[in-house]
Amino acid sequence: MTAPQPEPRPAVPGLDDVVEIRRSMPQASVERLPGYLRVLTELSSHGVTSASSQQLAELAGVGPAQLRKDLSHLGSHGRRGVGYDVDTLRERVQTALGLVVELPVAIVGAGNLGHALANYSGFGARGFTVVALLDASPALVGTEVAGVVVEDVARLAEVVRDLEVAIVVIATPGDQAQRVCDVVVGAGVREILNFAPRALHVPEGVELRSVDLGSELQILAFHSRERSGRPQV
Amino acid sequence: MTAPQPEPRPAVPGLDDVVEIRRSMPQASVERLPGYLRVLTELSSHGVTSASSQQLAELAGVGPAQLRKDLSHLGSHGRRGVGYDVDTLRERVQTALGLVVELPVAIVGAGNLGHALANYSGFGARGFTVVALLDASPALVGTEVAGVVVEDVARLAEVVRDLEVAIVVIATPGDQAQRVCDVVVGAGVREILNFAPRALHVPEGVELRSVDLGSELQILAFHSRERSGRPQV
DNA sequence: AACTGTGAATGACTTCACAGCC
DNA sequence: GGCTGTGAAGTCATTCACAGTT
Repeated sequence: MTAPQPEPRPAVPGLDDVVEIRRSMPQASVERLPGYLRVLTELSSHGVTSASSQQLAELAGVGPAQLRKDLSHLGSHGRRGVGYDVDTLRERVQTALGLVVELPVAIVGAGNLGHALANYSGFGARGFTVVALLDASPALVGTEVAGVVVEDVARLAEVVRDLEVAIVVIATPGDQAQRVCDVVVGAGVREILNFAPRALHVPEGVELRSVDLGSELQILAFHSRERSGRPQV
Repeated sequence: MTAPQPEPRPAVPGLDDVVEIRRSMPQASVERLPGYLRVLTELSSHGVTSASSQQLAELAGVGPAQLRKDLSHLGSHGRRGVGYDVDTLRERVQTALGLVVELPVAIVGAGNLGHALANYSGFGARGFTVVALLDASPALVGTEVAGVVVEDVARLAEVVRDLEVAIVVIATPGDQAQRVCDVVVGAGVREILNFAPRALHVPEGVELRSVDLGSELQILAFHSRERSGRPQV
């Protein structure tokens, strides 16, 4: 569940390739930051002010060396011999993740999943606001879900621009996903989260993440079989 | 969203380490198989009988070389100069994923998400049957959702054993997830899909995959900021 | 001529192990 | 003594490029 595109991150064609200013973080590290943030927020809310990489790693479910290296990409924020200041680090990670302001999210597809996502309280608690919910079904358009009136998907581009949507969640049936995706990209959105069971194609520069519930179960099924079944053919 | 455990797959301590019998597939390849299966099923239903790695890869959103290498782990099934037989390959991938029989799935947590998952039609279509739905709330226990009566979560171990559940989906609030997980593992289940926003700990030999909606959005937010925001600090 | 299957090359990520600091 | 930050080593994954097959 990741960007499935075979885009081999193009080398920077900059003039001055001597000085590498882009101190970019490895994708794998980025994907662990939300986990660290969760742990730090939890500790903070319990009044814990300091923690070692050992402790944080245990809670986040990773190795201590990995956590330290991940955090080192954000700069030095721990104190040798002591550990990390929980609140300072939390704020640092939060900033790195761009969660200083609430980001407006639109959900396309108000079926089972879209409905559940709109009601999911975790969004608000984690820095996002669902500002729009859209669907193609006339029966749903106009109804209110989670405090938001469902709009016609035909108004998608308009809504995205008017509300300055930063991230679009696609929760439509598979056969409509690519069409919706194209409209969304056309409207200028560059962060898309796809729940439809299809591989979507996006132009370079657009970040796409896909989560497919069926696939997750199938991956588990593979391991289940690997154990009890015969060792392939 | 992957197994977050820092378990460094222990080297086989076998007596005869000369002959490596375990021709196991790389985890990364396993994670792409469901995508290939989806593409093959779709082509098959459209009456397409043959396809090249080029075509399949395009549809699956990966590179052709990667697809060929992934498939090579299942043995040779393509024909040089020609391509792959869609139906043969589909069956082969399906078998590798252990989808020869319908696998019984239990969902713990009948809130927004659990509800949506139970109603998600994709499960049945992909080789799984939701045989049980459990919740802690007395208001929900006894009600019927998606043709299944909601059971009390206290009966979890019992239900898992009686119905021979192969995979458990955890869709509870975060603070109950680890407790539920422990019970599930205790009941003998070795494949768990977690949607609760927590890092769960499982003993070796249990396969755990975690999907956290909030984290997915935060990862997108990181890239959003990377673009428009200042280049860190 | 077209296309697969795969060793070899490259690249990415993780873990180790230890110097440096508190 | 305890713990971070990080180069170096090790592991795993992707891509290349071509020999082999139809």
